[in-house]
Amino acid sequence: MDKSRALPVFESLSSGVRLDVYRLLVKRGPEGLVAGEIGAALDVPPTNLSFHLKALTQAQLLTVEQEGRYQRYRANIPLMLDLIAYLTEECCSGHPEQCAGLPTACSDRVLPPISPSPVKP
Amino acid sequence: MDKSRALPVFESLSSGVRLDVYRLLVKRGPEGLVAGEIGAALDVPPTNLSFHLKALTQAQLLTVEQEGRYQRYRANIPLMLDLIAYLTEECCSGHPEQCAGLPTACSDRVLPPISPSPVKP
DNA sequence: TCAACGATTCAACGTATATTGAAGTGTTGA
DNA sequence: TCAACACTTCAATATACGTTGAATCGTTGA
Repeated sequence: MDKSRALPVFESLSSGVRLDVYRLLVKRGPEGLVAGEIGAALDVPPTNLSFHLKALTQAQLLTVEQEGRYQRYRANIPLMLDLIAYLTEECCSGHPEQCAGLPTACSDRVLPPISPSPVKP
Repeated sequence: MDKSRALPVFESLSSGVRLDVYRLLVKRGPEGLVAGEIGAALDVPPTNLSFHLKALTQAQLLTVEQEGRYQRYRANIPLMLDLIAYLTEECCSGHPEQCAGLPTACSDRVLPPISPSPVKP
């Protein structure tokens, strides 16, 4: 995870529609949803939804798979976990004991090692 | 954590400058930095930096404390952890065993309970 | 008291983003 | 074969965001 990978993720989730889409797909899990189902669930017109789905997919927050005339989307959950690790990896310059002064931070919330996310070529 | 609280966080971190500022302050830990130090470290002019600091603070990603004529900024790390919990809390509709199909997701990455972040009145 | 300083606010500009309807691409099933 | 369907791409518009210099506010120290 680096800045050029993290920025598009935040840009993607800074839209209300896209945040709704991502959270909906997180709930669905491996099953995912096809575009039409997403649009129906969130009441977003097809043109606009396609715009946002493209943004999410380019940020690698979603994966797409063609199923006949449908497009099935799934959430890339590991990317999200990579992201939070990226943001806290150098917390307190590697001295998390300093976080005692903070409410509850990196010191008692150490994330386990991250496995790499799938990357589309 | 709800949508109206999460959206400003993502909006804030969708700017390269603001992402740099936040990560810099995460590294500094409880010590934080005053505005001038941040500007010098990241080579951002005062006017522009103030604009971004305001956005980050309004999203509650930073806290500010006045020190004489200086303004000391600190990262609100717990908010970030609340956020990732918000995004994954309903992962696979509460059936994380379904995540077996995904690379590595909520099933083996359950976050511990979150303590509430400090909220400015 | 008041000039120097740190930081923010204001006004203005250029650019990027969100949304929509019309048109296009690929797939299905009769 | 071809019309219906699911979805995307394109073009156009309205809006929001990022950056900058000038002006302003509050604090300090002589």
